[in-house]
Amino acid sequence: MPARAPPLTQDDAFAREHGLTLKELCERLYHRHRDRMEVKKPRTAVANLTRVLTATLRMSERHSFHEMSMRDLSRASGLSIGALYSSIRDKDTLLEMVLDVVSDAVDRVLVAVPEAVRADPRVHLRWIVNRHIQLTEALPAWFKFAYLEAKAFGPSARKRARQEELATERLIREALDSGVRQGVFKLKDLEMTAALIKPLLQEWYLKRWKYHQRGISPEAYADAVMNLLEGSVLG
Amino acid sequence: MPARAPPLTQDDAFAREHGLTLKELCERLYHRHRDRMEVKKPRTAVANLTRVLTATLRMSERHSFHEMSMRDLSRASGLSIGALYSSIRDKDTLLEMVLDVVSDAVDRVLVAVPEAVRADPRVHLRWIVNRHIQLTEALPAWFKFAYLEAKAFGPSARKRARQEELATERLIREALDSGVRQGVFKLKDLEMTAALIKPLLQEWYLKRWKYHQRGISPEAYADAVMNLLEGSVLG
DNA sequence: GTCTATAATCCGATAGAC
DNA sequence: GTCTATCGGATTATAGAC
Repeated sequence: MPARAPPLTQDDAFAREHGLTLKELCERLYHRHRDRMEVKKPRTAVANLTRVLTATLRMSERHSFHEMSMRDLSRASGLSIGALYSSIRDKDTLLEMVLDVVSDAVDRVLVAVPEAVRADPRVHLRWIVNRHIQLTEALPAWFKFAYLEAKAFGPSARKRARQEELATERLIREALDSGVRQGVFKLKDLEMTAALIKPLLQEWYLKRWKYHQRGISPEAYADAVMNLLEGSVLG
Repeated sequence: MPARAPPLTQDDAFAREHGLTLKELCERLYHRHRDRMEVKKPRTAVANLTRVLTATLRMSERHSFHEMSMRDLSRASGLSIGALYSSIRDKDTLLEMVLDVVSDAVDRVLVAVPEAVRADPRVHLRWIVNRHIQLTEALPAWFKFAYLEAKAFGPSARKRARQEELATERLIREALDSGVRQGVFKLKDLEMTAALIKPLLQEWYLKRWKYHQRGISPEAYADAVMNLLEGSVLG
């Protein structure tokens, strides 16, 4: 029984709330890269971009970015080679676009912490865990792509990926830190604890097949992570 | 200041104890694949294999397997194209060889649990964590390669990688299970806890740069993982 | 804007001299 | 066993017709 392939972008309430529907992602990509694209009419540019990126992510589930050729991409997207090159500048720009989507999504969902949330460290930590899992549940293929292809990026893109990794870790550390200062959390090593929480969140999109196979929902996964943390983090 | 590149294989006490030195790994590869190799003299076959695999892993740190050409590999290994093809059958066989080393290493280090260790669940869990980290510290590039390239494997190799993931998870689950049965561990969800421990162990070789940068030793990392687990696992 | 045809290059793998 | 030369095919990207 062939398992249904997971959707590349979940057009659910969370995605709509944060401007993460496939349409909105591609519209923002168009505005960012339009001066480098030959196709000028916004409607068709966005439509083509959507088809190309969908095909890219679909193929990236089984093949590395460098393994898939522009011919493959042309066939999978339904655009001719010519139209393909008019819609994205070249293969490197296509790679850059996927990374743009990921950074943009992190900015929108994780960076601005509401004051009411920040006030209570337990709520803050739970908020980060929930949001991270919801975010990567909304865009699983994009995050997995960015993670697995990172080593093949150019020097600047690789540096950018590392800094984003550290930035997310810092968000976690801030929540832990305020918990320790308020006497709610008890931790032996703040930095290490923050570092170890990160892979627990990344696991959700990196081993999607495992949790999908076991029928674990995003909510159940978030609960399990919090459960693991509560024992060692809460005083 | 350019960071010193991490060694591909650490020829330390642990590696020697378990037959994981680069020389021994390549000798076993030769015995497994010699009927498919044109070079017949063991000495030169092993020597060439060593150069090819070293070059492969070195390049794999920055480029995907499909991105590196046989010409790159020829240049990096110092062997001509002809000698290269005489030492490994073809590019697919080279990929297979790296995976062979990883499975073989897991078998040697993680599978056979001493009875004295198995008797005490706390010792057992700590044993798994320590050994996994020591193992991947001895062969970081091999494990990272197997993890990051897995999606580009053929169907059979990909299936094999998944089964090995689940097998390691099962080893963890067994330790947790006996702890629960003996009343030493208290867990809400055995399967989920085992699943969440895995990424904590994989983190060590996947984000090596981060912990190296911070001067975290394998022992310190293992302590931090155990510290995180003790709060939520121990009753 | 989209298409087909093609330029220029590089790929994995083999053949055959030494 | 190792080398160089080379095969047939695939690659990225562009040119120019429609």
